[in-house]
Amino acid sequence: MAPKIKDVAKHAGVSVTTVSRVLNGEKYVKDDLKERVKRAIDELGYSPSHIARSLVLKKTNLIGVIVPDITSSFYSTILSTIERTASRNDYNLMVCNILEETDKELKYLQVFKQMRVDGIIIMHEKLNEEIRELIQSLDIPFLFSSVKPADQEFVSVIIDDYAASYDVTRHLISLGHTRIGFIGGDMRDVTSGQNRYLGYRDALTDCGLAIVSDYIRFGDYKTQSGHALMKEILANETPPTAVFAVSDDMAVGAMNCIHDHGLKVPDDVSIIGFDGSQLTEQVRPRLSSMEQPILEMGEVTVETLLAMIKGDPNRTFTDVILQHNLVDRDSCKAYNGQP
Amino acid sequence: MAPKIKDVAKHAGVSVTTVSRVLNGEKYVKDDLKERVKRAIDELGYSPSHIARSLVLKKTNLIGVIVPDITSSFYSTILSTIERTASRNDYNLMVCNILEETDKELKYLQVFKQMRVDGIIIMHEKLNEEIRELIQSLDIPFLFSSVKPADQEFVSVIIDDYAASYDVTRHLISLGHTRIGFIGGDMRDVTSGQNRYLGYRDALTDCGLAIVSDYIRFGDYKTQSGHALMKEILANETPPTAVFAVSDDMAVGAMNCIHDHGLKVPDDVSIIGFDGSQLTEQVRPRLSSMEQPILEMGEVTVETLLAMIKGDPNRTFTDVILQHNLVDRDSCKAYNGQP
DNA sequence: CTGAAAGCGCTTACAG
DNA sequence: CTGAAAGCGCTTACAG
Repeated sequence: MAPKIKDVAKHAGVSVTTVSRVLNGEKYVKDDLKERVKRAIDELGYSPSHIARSLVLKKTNLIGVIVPDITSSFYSTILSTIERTASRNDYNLMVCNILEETDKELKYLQVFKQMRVDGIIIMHEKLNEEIRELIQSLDIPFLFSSVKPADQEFVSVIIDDYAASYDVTRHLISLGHTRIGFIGGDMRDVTSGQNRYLGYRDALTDCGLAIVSDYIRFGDYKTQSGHALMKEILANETPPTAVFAVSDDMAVGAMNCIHDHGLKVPDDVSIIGFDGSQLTEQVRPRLSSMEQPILEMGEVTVETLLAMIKGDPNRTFTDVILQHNLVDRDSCKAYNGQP
Repeated sequence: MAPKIKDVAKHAGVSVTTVSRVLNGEKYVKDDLKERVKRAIDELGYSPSHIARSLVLKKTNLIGVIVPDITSSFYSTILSTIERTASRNDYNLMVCNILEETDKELKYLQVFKQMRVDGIIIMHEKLNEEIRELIQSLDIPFLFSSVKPADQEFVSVIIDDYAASYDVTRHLISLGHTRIGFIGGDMRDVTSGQNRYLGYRDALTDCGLAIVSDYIRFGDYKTQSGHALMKEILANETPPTAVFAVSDDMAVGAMNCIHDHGLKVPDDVSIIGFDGSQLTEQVRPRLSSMEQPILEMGEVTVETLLAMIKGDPNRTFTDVILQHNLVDRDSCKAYNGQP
């Protein structure tokens, strides 16, 4: 049996109160007592029960995280920085990998509630009514990271997806492309579905280019879907000379599809992705991408949540909008009138 | 304030004992009482405190996981299946992403101890004395997944890395290659460092091929290191015609390096990886790889750990060796005497 | 079948 | 500066 505070007290010849005091770094303990207690702790290999502590302190130092898919390069990276930042602040993560399973998300939300996590980070925006209500009834601080659901009341840490998407499209146009394809996300997603599509559409319109629905497809952000949708786009009589995919994974799928058709990126088709995940450097040609500041996003997410947890009453929490950044690598090329 | 069991009891006009009984699905509660309690729970939105429960039950349903790097394609995938299997068994994960930081690992191990996690999964094998002692003193069931440290006492869920590596090398030889390069792991790692190297070496020797140290480098399993080491290997007067990298990430780095040198995979150099991560299908040419049964490995890991936690006394736990499987894709080619 | 009471391992007023 | 005691929110013998 692991030793408990009582054992330490007995061993040191003091009260449990005193042991608790030195454990929590309180002053008002005479040095010699403090020493005796410390020695007892060492000798017994005592480690205080976080469970018992949580119960009385009503604070678990736990953060629940809901992420769509930890095998995605974007989410694994942001999760990594979230974990690092949390750990540095002595918080631990409990992560729920939903994989499109609403049931699982509901179950985890219940678990988060039972576990009495101190805060919740959500990284998707497909909230049905049930989840929306549950999360609001929880009485636990929560925020969204990298997405912003329709509700204005929820706080998010995000980039301006509309502007980022607009910028990508303008970039392609400035390279001379006029036939620009689009592999979008789920249009039920406001942030990564609708906003990114609207940015694309408005940039085309603002430049006097037509919206060609045959050049436009919507996927699920994953590599496979990028591949499949690119195939459809390539089936056009006159396919686009550039394609913008709203996730790096889909962009890579699109690149692969082009390769599998015996065509070349960027010579035959330029490709640009979105996210700035490590995949961009792992493929050839290296993928140009609209980068989200992933590191910063993870840090700010945790810091904001911790501030919400501390509950500064004179602070009201609003969205944090981070800067996006287009990084041009080797998958985009100026259109020279060919082919 | 969230309602507590006492509130439910009052609301339903019964004792907390009775509430607890219906909560835990005990028989011996009259139907009408059961109904009243259930209604009270609903009306109050009551959710039992897992913290309080854990304290009395001495069971947290928490599993601590130590993983080298969650952004690696292999680890994120196995973590995903571990999470899934754990969740299905009503266990939750607390993951520590060490990123080579021994301090962080030590800190997390302390956290696991304080949290009173029910079990621990470790996915690396760089155990220094301190960590080795700590983990054994913890009195918490633990096992290793995908690696096996030197100590025979520790139980592991793994493949036979030596045999897998031997098979890869024989495969390359059977394709006609005689100059076979090797990008290994960390030789302090028994499983993924030493064993994989030995398999490579013995296969060459058994086939009467010499060990050429200029064809051999050791990296850190990551893409960048594969790229850098491949560069060194390519610097040979007569470079190898095939290279075996002991992780898919390094293999992709090697492929990229070859591409960046204006050479072609597999025409100029064949490349084969190790792990069978999703990266193999995300790159072009698609990467041939010695696949670990990642899904099964994750499941078996959790199942074995849960069995250890339940502590069946007539069961003694030993290593579980899973089957490896060479999957040939497009990055390997028979050597035809050229160039 | 039901409930009063002790106990899980801590922290923290409160009193000294 | 130090300690006895109550309390955090549950479960479970024990008695009825």
